[in-house]
Amino acid sequence: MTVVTRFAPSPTGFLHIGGARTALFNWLYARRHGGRFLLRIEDTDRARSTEAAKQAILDGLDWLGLEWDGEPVYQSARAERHTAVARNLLDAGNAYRCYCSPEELVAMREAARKRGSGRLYDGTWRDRDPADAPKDVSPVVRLKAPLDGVTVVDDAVQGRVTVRNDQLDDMVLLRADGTPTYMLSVVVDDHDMDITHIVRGDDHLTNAFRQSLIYRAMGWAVPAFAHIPLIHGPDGAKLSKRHGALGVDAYRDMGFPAEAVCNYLARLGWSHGDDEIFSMAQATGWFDLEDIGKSPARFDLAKLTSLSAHYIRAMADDRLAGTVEPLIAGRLAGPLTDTQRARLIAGLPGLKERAKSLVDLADSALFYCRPRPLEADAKAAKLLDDSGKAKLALARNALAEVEEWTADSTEAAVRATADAAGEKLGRIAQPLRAALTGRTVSPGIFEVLGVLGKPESLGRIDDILDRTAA
RNA sequence: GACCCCAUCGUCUAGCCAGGUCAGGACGUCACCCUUUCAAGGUGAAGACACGGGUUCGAAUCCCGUUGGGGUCACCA
Repeated sequence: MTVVTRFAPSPTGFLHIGGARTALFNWLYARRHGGRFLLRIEDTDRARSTEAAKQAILDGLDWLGLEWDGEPVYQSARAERHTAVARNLLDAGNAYRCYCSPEELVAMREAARKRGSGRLYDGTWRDRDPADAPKDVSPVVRLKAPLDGVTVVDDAVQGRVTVRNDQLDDMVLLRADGTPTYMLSVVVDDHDMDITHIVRGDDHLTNAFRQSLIYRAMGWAVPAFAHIPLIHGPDGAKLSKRHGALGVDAYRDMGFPAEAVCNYLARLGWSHGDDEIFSMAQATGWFDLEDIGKSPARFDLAKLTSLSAHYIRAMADDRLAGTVEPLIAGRLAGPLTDTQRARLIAGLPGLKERAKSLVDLADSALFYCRPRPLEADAKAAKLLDDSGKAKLALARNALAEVEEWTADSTEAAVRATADAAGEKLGRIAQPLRAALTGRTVSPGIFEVLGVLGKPESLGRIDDILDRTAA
């Protein structure tokens, strides 16, 4: 049997981080078994579905590298098939028309709650003579669900879950206007798409009971279920807008590499022993529904950040340059010149070692690309007081003598000067850093010197020294 | 309220199913080392089996209960 999984978002918002993980698990499972991973857009709520949201979801999946097989299925396009199934059920006596008014339903629900019953609809029209039907009311179609016994879902994550059938009432299949409900559509689509494994958030666990009732009524094979725990916010409550960034696009905008987000998400709720850092190719080789935890996990930005830093450090310079260049151009309000780009690439080894995110990286790389004279930030300016400038002058003299300009040769020159002057290297290096970068924090100062080159380096130093002279 | 699910360091988790480990790792935190700043790296530290009963020679592991958390209860998806 070929494994077929699906991700079925409704396009009412952006690709939520929890949805992204659900998609990832489905993708991983399908890839692990050489199966197919399908995408279905559940756009039957026309009022809330938007084209922009659909596109955002597709973009999000694309960014994460979760390629789906074939064309996306649009649930709204399949309404006729859904109603046909409902008619089937009706003809077979497995469903019936219900003429209750919304008011009656509300009263029923309240009464049921009051007596602590789980069955919210009392089955009024279940066995009532259709001849009693009021002429002016268009009915809904309800499933004739079993009254007693139990329904069992053997969930790959949650284990065997049993619910008494008296807790399950006769759900609506077709609304009064004849449109199918979600509960019907999902089942029909999953069946028609030959889905073998339904991996989704455990907020759907109770739906699984109702849905398996529809499968049975139709005589269809029930697919395997795997209900994965939801992701919670740092406060332990369901992840929501209150917790800040929601869509994967927000994490992309924060400068987290896609592989860091995938790695983090994969590790959230799923484990392969003590493995923490792994590629999706590795995860594909390891993934199993059995290894998904049963308890909800909290979203931890600190850990994502640490993964992000790891992947940035590991990234090849040319690829990294390509992703940060637009960010830098944005900050510079113009495209990079060849010189700026060359400095950026040369400076990347020292820069990426320190970056937590791509945004971070762009900010810290800025000084390489800024034209002279540099503006020093407050802390750097403080280092460039009279005493600092004296040290800077010392360094300038030493550097001016350097012929073969490299990180090593400039270091040798500055160290020699420091020794001769009886100064600790740091006393000279910090003013130098302030002059060269405009900041107190940067990659190794000799690396900076090497990247900048002699004329630019001396120029930046002179910008500071001359300013005082004047 | 009813039904369902869950419960190991602050967080993510390994270990649980097939009882016997100093309960392991990672992130974070702290200290030290390295050091031209900041990172990275290295070393080390603090830090958990929710509680109560069983079963057993022995329980994080099996059973029951309590407490706590979460989810679902629509002619939404």
